[in-house]
Amino acid sequence: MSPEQPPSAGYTYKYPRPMITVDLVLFTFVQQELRVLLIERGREPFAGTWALPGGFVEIDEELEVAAQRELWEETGVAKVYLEQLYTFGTPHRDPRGRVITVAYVGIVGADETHVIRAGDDARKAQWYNVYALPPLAFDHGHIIDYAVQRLRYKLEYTALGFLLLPELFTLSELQQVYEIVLQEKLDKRNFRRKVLSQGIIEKTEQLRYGDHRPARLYRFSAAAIELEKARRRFP
Amino acid sequence: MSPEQPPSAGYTYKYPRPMITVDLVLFTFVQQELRVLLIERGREPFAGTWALPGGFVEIDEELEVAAQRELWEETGVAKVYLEQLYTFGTPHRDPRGRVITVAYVGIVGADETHVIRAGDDARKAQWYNVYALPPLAFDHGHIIDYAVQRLRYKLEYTALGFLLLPELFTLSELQQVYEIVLQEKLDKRNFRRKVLSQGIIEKTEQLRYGDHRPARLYRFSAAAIELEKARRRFP
DNA sequence: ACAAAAGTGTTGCCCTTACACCCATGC
DNA sequence: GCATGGGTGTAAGGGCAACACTTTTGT
Repeated sequence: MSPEQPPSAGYTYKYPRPMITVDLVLFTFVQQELRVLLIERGREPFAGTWALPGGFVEIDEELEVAAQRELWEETGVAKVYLEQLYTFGTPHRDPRGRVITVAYVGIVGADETHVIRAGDDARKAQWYNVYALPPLAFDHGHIIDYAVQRLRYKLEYTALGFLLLPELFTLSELQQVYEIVLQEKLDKRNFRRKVLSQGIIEKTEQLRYGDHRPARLYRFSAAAIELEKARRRFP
Repeated sequence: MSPEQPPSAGYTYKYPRPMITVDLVLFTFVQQELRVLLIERGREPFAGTWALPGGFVEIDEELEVAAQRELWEETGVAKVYLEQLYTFGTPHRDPRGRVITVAYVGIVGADETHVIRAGDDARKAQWYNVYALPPLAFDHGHIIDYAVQRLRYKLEYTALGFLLLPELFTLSELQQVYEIVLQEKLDKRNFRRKVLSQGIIEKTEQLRYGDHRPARLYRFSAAAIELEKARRRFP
């Protein structure tokens, strides 16, 4: 139906075809902020503007593989847990022509966020506070809004908030994650009872020493986490 | 970046591009069965095999508009409430080459299901019991499984099950919808209390006469339904 | 009159919420 | 010793699940 010529001649099709990209909204939580990973574009269109990592899907490449590849090439982040978010395809969302993008959301633990580097056609890569974003290329602001909604939804119904934190964390830190993502204040005692009752995080023997009384550190049990992810709330 | 030639010459691009389709999973509930709308394909590949309605997205066409158009062309069903389901893009899911499909789910009231007709490259159009499907083209079986999960999820958390029924329905019919979609038996009294407490369906003065004691008919309040849809559970 | 589906309330339990004080450390 | 965040229990109320019998019609 659609013969594909050797690259020298280009590829000719009977009907026009859109281009397909993937874009990624990666979240983490550092210094009391919910942050999202952005790159500064090195090329037109929107050269010099901040944007989500992402790029064109190759012709024989699984969508999620394309997402992981772009993430690696542009930011040096590897092997993240991703979930498909939504496909945005409004005509003229991209000045280059018809570009349909499949957006993914991912969550990175705060202890893996230092590995970022800029690469490929990304001039810089940087984590930004979700509530203080720079002007963004394309409809990426809209995509991020949508991803934040999804993240909120996820945290409301699961105990997966710790995915945003480093391996060891205190319950107060975890509560902060929930308060900042959900944008509401939570009761300390109820919060603790609830997350502990889920049985997905466990006490360690370690304490964190800081300005005041030391806080007990917790970690999550890898087994429980897989279970929890498995019964995803929005299949 | 990608000049588009006049149709006579075809369209030539520097890099190969996938094709983009939309596919639709339309549900309804008739004769105690959860049914999905299928067409029999009129062309290769899979000519003569049952498949979801759907087809290629035009170059300047909004995705959801493409979905509504294909639905209309192939089955005569118009203006249905649709929700984007998921984008399936595994290479070789379509023998014609790389085809990425954006799947939509929709729900049709049982009183609108008679309007279907076959059209375009669909030889027939027919409603099939979801739990007794014929062999399906492409990965459409998989897409339907996914859509059923989503429907289940939706009914678990909302009172929107009546969208599958005709305008007037009895509470027993509504309960059947839930029992058959969720595949579990429900308690009559608890079920009634719950759906009535949601305030989204209302009593009418009419009764349905049948083999036994007549049953009161209910309808949904259009206002409430919009509210309920608005706070979609999986944004 | 009988078969079959429609319709109707109450109770116990659990989960959620609201709420206030002592504890351990750094300075 | 005091300021600061860490840590803990209890009581009341609301929502959910379990449960059985009466009513109304057709035949």
